[in-house]
Amino acid sequence: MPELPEVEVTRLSFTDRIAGAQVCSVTMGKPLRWALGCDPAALTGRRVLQVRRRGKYLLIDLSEGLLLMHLGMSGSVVFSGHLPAAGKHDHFEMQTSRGCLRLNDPRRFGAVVYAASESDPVAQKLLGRLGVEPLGGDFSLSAFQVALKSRNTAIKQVLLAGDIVVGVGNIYASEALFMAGIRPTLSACKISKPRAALLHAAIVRVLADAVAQGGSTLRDFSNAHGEQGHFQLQAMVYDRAGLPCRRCEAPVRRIVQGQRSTFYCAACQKF
DNA sequence: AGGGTGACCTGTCGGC
DNA sequence: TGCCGACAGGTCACCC
Repeated sequence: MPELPEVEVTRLSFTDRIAGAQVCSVTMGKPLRWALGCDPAALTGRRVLQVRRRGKYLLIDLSEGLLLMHLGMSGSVVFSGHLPAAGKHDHFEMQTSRGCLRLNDPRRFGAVVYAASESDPVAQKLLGRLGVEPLGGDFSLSAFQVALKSRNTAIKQVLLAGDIVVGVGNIYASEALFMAGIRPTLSACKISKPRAALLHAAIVRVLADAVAQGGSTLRDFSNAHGEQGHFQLQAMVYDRAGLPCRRCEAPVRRIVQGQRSTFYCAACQKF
């Protein structure tokens, strides 16, 4: 479920409430993608300072060290003063003085990893290769145009790779390419500078819109209050194979790139 | 180094 | 009803 907007919506929904809390206990369920990397009991007594985001990672700053949380494909977070007993897919739980933070992740592609600091090799292994933040001030158009020129791969897959710009996953890659009128199969290095400028703007707009809509809830995403997102209702092409394009009525096409579905309108996306 | 592929894991849905 | 394959929001280790 989680691309940048869902992760950001999650962060916004609990960072203010958990900030300042003291960790009472940490409990792990089944193994996630990576081990926590420390004794859960060692976290007891530390304070939660704030929750930041880098790409699709939540960074939970503690008074000493930090937790890097990734939601994988199916993860979601709840934070509440009163939660029912942990279920079979609850694999991380942190009791604090202000409530309980819980990660539910049926597929367990997600992870929670402890690092002593953001520059710690443990953290750098996960964060070190990430591209720029699309919603920060660092997402430079000219650098984006230059970076695309160095890649001889379909633009859809370049966006998903996340090493040029982070946070664009399978939904928003299709949506941004639609918005920019670019064929998802076009090699990144063949995109003209003006088209790349349209794509740059489309990425920012689609991600910001999605955050404003509370993210996309395809099956089960919800923020830390349990509220669902609504962006999926305004998706132009994602998950609309065979349905009429919302702009021109031509049927939306579905293709497979890198074993992932891509949706596009052949009439609206000709470049 | 960039690009392609399989792997990880569980649940759901459609077809027969 | 049951079984089976396809598919699902991500990313990494591994080949060439």
